[in-house]
Amino acid sequence: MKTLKYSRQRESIKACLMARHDHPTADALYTSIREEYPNISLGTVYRNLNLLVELGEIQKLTCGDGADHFDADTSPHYHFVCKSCGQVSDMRLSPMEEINQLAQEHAEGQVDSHTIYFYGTCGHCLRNNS
Amino acid sequence: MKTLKYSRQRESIKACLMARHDHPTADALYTSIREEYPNISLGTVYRNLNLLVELGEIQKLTCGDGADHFDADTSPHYHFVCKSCGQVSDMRLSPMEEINQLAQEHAEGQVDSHTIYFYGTCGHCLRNNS
DNA sequence: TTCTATGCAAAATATTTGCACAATT
DNA sequence: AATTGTGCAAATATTTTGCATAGAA
Repeated sequence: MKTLKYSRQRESIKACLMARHDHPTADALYTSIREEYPNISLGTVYRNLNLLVELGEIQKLTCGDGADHFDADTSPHYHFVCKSCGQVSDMRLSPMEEINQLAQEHAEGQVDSHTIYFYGTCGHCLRNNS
Repeated sequence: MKTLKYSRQRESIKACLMARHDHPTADALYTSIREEYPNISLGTVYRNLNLLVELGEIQKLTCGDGADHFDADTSPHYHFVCKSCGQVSDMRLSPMEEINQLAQEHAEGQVDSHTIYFYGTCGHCLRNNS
């Protein structure tokens, strides 16, 4: 059986993710963490992010821009993705648990969960661009 | 200005995608198409899939399993992803256009669209696995 | 001491792209 | 003839992994 041992790198990764309200990619987080731990490797960041996801302590977001993003908030909520700047942000929209049941009625299998991504242009880009 | 020229490879890619009910990855589609065009290259498949997405003739699905999937059905609909076998299938669930408005009320930017992925275990895996 | 975690580099995946040549208009 | 598309291979981008060593229990 495999036990979990403490590592300050893992603590730092989780602390850093909790402190940010954007939803950084592994590489963006790696850049942040190097300020405190200049020798940390990208592999370690990936390994710990995956571990934290498995432990249910953080969440992985796949919003379609190529790289996965990470979110320290594991409570059910939805995300907004700006098609102009790529920024990923939280939506203040109450979780619609009932749509799992709705989906279940039309499904042959077992529906456990769902994700929703909203796409559009963020306030900042609306003002500055086009 | 760039004009679009006919190519039988592109026709074959679109025809092949329309004929399938699963939602293949670029590589899976490449394997299918090689039966008819053994010399087609994976790069050509990617180039044409991206082109067809830009033209709005097909849709790209990013369901979180690493590779993008493609869907010839561009009408608004949702997808189910089996966490056991990875199969991606269409949901028979009427599109909830109203949730864009709902999201808009809580957003600082402009909300244009949304995607929903349901996750769980498909009927086939429920019967065979664990 | 006994595992687990790390750093590093190489490998594995997925996707894009430069270029010479082929196909379309 | 002019321009776009293709095949091939190399390049990118993202993520994973093998291995020797460092760190935790």
